[in-house]
Amino acid sequence: MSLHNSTQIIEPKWLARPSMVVAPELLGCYLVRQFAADRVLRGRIVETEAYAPGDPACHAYRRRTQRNEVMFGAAGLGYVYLIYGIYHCFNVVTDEFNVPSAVLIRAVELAEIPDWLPEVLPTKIIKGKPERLGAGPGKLCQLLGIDRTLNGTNLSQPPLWLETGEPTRNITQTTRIGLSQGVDIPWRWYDTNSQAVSKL
DNA sequence: TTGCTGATTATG
DNA sequence: ATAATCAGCAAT
Repeated sequence: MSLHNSTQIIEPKWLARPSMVVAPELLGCYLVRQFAADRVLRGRIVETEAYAPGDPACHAYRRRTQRNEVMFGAAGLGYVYLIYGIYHCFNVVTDEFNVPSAVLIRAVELAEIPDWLPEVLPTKIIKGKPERLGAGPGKLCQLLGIDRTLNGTNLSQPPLWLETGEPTRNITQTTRIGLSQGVDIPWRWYDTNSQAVSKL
């Protein structure tokens, strides 16, 4: 356990605000994954994107479907989907019930790299610079063992939850990545000083 | 039922 | 630049 560890679990109520308000505030907070009783991985959130109603890039823009169902749920749920048939993306559901809204977590930096990491992850995933292990929405899901079995789970309890952290000093706001619709909406935020942020 | 596309990533 | 790989979605 860390000595200077005054973090608190983030309550759903704090997340029950518009995604473009929550997204920048989530920078510096922790996404925490528990693999076993004494095996917890803590990722500091360094890059986020907001998706909201009326936003053409939002999965729920057209209509409610089986995939986007949890985006309509209460704030504080996890929305996990498969992308390109290969990777998973992890979102925090935000705003009021029935308002399809979420924050995509695009990058985390591990607070600490435990020696048991190779025991819970394929070696394929542990290669490269340590600070870039969670650099990218697909990579962070691999790192934290997030897949669709965690879709719709409550993010204020194990095995996956959010904790408060130190506020991020330097934040850059710009446009989102990998989209064909809503490309001009500046709903991406990242820690200007982080080594794990997606390239422009 | 078919065909295309996508909130990605590693590799050539 | 491109393959890997599959679910959602629209059109057939």
